[in-house]
Amino acid sequence: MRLSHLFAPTLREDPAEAEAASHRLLLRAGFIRQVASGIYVTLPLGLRSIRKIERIVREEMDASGAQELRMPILLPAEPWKATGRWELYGDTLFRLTDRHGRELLLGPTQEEVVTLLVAGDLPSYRDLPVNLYQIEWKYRDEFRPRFGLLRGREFLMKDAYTFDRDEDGMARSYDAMFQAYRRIFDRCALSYVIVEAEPGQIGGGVNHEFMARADVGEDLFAECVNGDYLADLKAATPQPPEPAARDGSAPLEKVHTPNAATIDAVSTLLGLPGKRMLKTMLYEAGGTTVAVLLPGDREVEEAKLERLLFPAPVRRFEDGDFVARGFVKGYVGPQGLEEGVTVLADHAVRGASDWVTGANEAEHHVTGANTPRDFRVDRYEDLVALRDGDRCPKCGGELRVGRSIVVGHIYQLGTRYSEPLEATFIDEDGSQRLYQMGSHGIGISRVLAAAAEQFHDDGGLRLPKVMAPFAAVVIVANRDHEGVVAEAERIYRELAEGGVEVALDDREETAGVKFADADLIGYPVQVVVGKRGVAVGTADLKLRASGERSQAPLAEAANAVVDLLETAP
RNA sequence: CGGGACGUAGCGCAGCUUGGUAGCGCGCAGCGUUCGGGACGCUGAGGUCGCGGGUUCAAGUCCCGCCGUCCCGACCA
Repeated sequence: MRLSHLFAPTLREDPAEAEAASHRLLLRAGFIRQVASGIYVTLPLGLRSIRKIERIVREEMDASGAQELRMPILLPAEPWKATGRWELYGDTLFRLTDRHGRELLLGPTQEEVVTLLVAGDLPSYRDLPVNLYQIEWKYRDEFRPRFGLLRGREFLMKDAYTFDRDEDGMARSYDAMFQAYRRIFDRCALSYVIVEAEPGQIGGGVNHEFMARADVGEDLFAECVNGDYLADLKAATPQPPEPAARDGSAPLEKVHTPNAATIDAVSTLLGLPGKRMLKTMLYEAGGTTVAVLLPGDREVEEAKLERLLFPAPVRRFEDGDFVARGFVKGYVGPQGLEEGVTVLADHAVRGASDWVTGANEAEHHVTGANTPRDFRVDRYEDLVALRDGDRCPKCGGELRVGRSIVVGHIYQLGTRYSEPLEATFIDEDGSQRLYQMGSHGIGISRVLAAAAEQFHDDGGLRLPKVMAPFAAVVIVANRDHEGVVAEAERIYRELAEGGVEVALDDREETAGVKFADADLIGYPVQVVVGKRGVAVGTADLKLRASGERSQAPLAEAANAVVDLLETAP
């Protein structure tokens, strides 16, 4: 490809709206352009990278026995109503109405379509298992599109759907996808972790997230410094702290605590650390009141609480609830809670004693609160939000909180979709059975953004060669020098004929501009042909990732590029 | 949807406080000089100042409404 003919508009300055490195650099390097919030044009360079990622994904999907098909983006509403997702997806769904008043949507994923497809055309156990996938654009009206390709309203996703006779089969299909995903992300050279994620309200099955490490990532995970524990932050269970050495014999005493409705204020007033306070959080869950007890310096992980109380909807008390139920906000304690209130305490509360907590009376707290003498605990559960420095449940080592971007998610669905859609096959014994399904996604466009987050420096992008738009660039440093042009053209031709994806920078720009653009776009290998080198019969090579430079005889330059590419990340 | 900020040439910005008829850098076009890390000179093109309304002799500037974009918060690839 001759850059003089390529639509690759690079920007000298950072676009004002781009905050994240990937967003900024993909714009500057001429990979994408914004059309509207969360909607982008993929320019030729960006598309080349996307295609390369697609190729890796296709190879590994095909190798794992999956078959590619293509499903529509524009979908009828009815199946979505049948599975409940028409309502569940809420405002995230792009809905539209056709001229006859029929309701349609733009597909955010394709479970409904593929389930009905398989039910109609693969009615026998003999047809199973089957794994169908596609790579297609997805539409979600995100409440907040962010960071360029990291969270768009339109994004490219590989989505695969597995159909099995039984749960064992589903688990085998799941495992095949698990292994394929590892190979895919390994080949993409991403630094990533695999975590078992919250089952969530929909489906409730086994699922794993493949998370690329990134500082701008929105998904948090906990990782043991000794490397033996890894979990989604919302699902992570820390080892409870050692109980404080107190005998729980302190008497219950009421103390006056004016203007101390927060843990911090009480802590300051009484000169005691926050962890000596017993925090009582009140929730409304399906008509009953739930009190959650935990040390004052900790927060409730509401996702854990929701899972515990599922399917009851969980809502934290609002001001009106306190008044209606006779509680004094800021001075709530667990003493004397009525029978109807469920009292849950985090494991961290077990064993500790002599708590300071609310007196259930304005401007007053109590000291020396102990269970079961002064308050009851119905159940001890894991309810704290994990934080940096907590102890690993496996080895007691320190846990670190990391940030990441979810680039892949695999899911055992069971009959979540086959049941409401009445998708059945005839089993060997003649009985009708529901398909056991799995759903497996990879955010292709997000992989590019995640890679850009991981692979860049002050000069620009340095994507791994498997997804850089070109493997190498031949830079014509002196475009009006016949010998230079001839040598550059020859090296370019040799490389192209040798199967190397190579670009020739033959633009009417100064050498400095070409060097800067080459770094910005991040060709893994740069070859500079200039009059200085041509005079002594050499070309200069540079490895983008390390900045390492070398020379090669002009006649050997193409081979040298191929060799250097071998070593490029 | 709440909270914060922004919207002036393709990009980055100044001008707004104190209304007087729009400017800088980059980029773009032409000519010349340059030519190995974002060259220099001269000339030039390019703007309904986000949109609508209002105040005023006069609005980019003041007031009201709307739209758009970005950042921070409950979702997901």
